[in-house]
Formats: sequence, structure tokens, C-alpha cells
Amino acid sequence: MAKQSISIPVIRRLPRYYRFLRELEQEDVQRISSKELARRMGLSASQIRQDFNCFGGFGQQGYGYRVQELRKVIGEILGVDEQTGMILIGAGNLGKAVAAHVDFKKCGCVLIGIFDDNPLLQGTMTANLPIMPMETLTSFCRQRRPQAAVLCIPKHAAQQLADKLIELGINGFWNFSHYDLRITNPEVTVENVHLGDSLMTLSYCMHRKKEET
Amino acid sequence: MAKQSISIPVIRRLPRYYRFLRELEQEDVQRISSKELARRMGLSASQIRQDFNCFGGFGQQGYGYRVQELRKVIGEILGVDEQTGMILIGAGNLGKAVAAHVDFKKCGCVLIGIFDDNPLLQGTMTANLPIMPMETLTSFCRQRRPQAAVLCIPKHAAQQLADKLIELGINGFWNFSHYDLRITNPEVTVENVHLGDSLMTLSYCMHRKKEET
DNA sequence: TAGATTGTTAATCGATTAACAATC
DNA sequence: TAGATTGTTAATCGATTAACAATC
Repeated sequence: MAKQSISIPVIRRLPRYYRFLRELEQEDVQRISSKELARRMGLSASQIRQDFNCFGGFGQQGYGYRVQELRKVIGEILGVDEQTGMILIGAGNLGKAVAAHVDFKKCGCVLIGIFDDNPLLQGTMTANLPIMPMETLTSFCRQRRPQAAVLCIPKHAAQQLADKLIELGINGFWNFSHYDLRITNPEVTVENVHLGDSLMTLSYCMHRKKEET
Repeated sequence: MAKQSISIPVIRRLPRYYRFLRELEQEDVQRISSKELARRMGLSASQIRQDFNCFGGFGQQGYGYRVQELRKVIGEILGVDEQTGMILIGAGNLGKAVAAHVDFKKCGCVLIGIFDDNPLLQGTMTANLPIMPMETLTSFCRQRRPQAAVLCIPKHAAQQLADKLIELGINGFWNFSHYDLRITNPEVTVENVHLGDSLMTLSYCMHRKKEET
């Protein structure tokens, strides 16, 4: 479908387009022009048209874009209708919250297993799944073949576990540990989430503004 | 201190520099060259030198950068030694996890109050703080003057609450609701965290790679 | 047809990379 | 001094914006 490799900035904007289009759809908006969408999203109309045209033109000259159709196409590009099997490792505060709070389905994923090495947690339920002991990880992966893993573990454990999981067939990591995984295997995708970095950035920007005064 | 306005990409890289320098410090590394740091971080040496020079040169020709000194300077720029008062609204799964899991201190912030409108939660402790009823929010802000707010609330409530909080003197939002706040006030900083967007991006990149095969 | 808005090319802007003189 | 590595300028690259012909 794609003419050529899509640039990272464009890819990162896609989920946001998807969200806005879904909202428009819920508001029963049928069509939208790049100009109006730009106004709502705080982007330029030009950029929006450029972005959409990475995937082939599905607008209509003189009319704009059909909201529902466009939402579907972007959803397909993002793969929100897939069912990528995922496991989550580390069911502490954060792990549990991610399992319970994130809508995996909406993102084309299904959480099929949660693991933790704390015996006190094992057997308890989170997001409709029992927390399982780490010893069962290998056999679970061999049987169920999850494709991606959410890592909510301390940073010292992250790299080693990631290497092991790759051997077990995992090729995507959603990494919440305070550690940047470095994976050499080009087949493997890593999405690092650093909440601390995000908070620091907020903190920096706030001070910046105060000083300017 | 800054010569001119620092670009967003540079600012976003600062917390990551800080993390890596802290790790080097813990490994008792005294000095590091841009070349070696680049290798470790997966950046170019050129970029690192450019970035650091936004804030004035604190390297030493022929020698490199003193790890501890550089870490301190970047920490100061980021304001990690400040004590920005923050409140958290919405003590559900995610709110509690953020309160308990994120190291606010390390980011120059202090969490001083948690609020939720669910009576069942009120009074229970999270991150050493009692969860307080929303009715007390106004008086709390008037007394304690928090500067920023973490929003862990449903999207339909986000915009209205944000407006109210701005009136109460809040000028920074760390926003976890599935909604992009649009704030017109230029004094107010918003850092949107969209975990779903991040997961969708991972999902997209994984499929992309599989198709290429 | 006239008006609106896209798709697409060209121009601009900014960020990254390369190069090298300065200097420790 | 010679070697290493920065700070900084220039060159390149890529992303965003502007412009406009195509067309609904």
C-alpha cells in the first residue's frame, strides 16, 4: 500500500489523527476539510494533506475527506483490527495499572498473560487474567506464541529478560522499565516509555516560562 | 544562561542525557568523549556536541566532558533540584500507579495532594498521601499553591477541570486523560501522555516489519 | 459554471551531519 | 610537541510550509 517508507514523524502523528477522526465520527460529522481538521488539531492544513498522501489520496477535491472512511483507512494502516498477542511482565503498581487501564483491543493487541516473580501476587487476577509465576513463562510462550511483551520491571532486569524473550519469539517490546533497551536484531521493535523523561520535560518548560517573565 | 531559545528536539533529549550520565557516574566513569557517549546512546557525536553547546561549552578540548560536572549542569537546566508542588486528580488504577511509581523528586517535583470524587477511595493512602474529596480542591490550592497537576481522569472531565485549575493558579499539566488539552493561555504548559498512541505505534512498526519480509 | 478543496510540486525552514580550526 | 577532542562553521538532509494546477 505504501509508496515508500513512511517517516517517523508521520507515523507518530497517525494515532492522533485516528483519535480525532473517531471523535468527529462520534459527533456525526460526515466530511471534514484539511483546513478544519488543522484548526482542531493545531496543525497546518498543508501538513495534513501531505501526511494523508503518504498512503495514497483518499480525499475528494472540492469536498474534503469523508470522516468515517478516513478513520477506517488510518485504522487499517495502524492495524487496530489485528489481534497481536501480548504478555505483561511485572505486576507491580505500574504493571497492574497498565494492564487494567490501557485499552489493548483498541490498539490491535490482546493481553493474554501476566507474569510476576512475587509469590504473593501469583494467582490474583488483573484485567481478567491470573498473574502467573515466571517459571511458566517459557512454556507459555511456546504454547501461546505471544508476539509482544510489556515490560514493567526494574531496570536491572530488563535487558536480560528482553534477550530471553526474543529467543522465545517476542519481537516487540513496550518498555516501561527505566532503561533504554538496545536490541541489535532488526526484526525487533522497541517502544520505550519513560514517564520520568516526560515529567522532567514538563518541569523544564514550566521553569523556562517563569524565567522569561 | 541559554544563548537563545532551545529547540524542542534538544529539550526532549535532555532527560535522556541526564539518565545516561547518571549511570556513568554510578559506574565511576570520570570523563567521557562525545564519541563514546554517542556510541552508548545511539546518537552521533556531532549531535551531542551541538546539543551541549546550546547551553555553553562545558567540555574540554582534547579531553572530553567531566561526567559528574556535566550531569550536574544538565540537572540544573532541567531543574531537577527544584521542588515544584504538584497535585494529582483521579486516583483510579492509573492515578495510583503514577503516584506510587513515578519518582517525582528526581524530576524536581513534589506530590502534595491527591484528589478523587469516589467516596470509597477518600481517606485511603497512596504514596503517603490521603486521597481527598474533590470539594476540598479549591481551598487546598488556595492554601498550598501547587503549581502543576497530574490529570488521571476520564477525557470528558479533563477540559473543564483544567480550566478550573488554571484559575486556581496551576500552570502545568501532566495529562494522562485520553484527550489533548487545548489551552490558550501561553503561560500554561501541557505535557500530554497518550499511552494508547504509544502502543499503536509499536503495533504499527511490528506489522510493518512483518510485511517487509 | 463557479467555488472549494484536494494532490502535488516547489520553496523554505530547521535539524542533523560533516569538517576543521582551536586548544587542552 | 603530538594526539585527542572540543566548539563552531558550513554542507547536507529532511520535514514543513506555500503555492497552484487539477478536479470534484
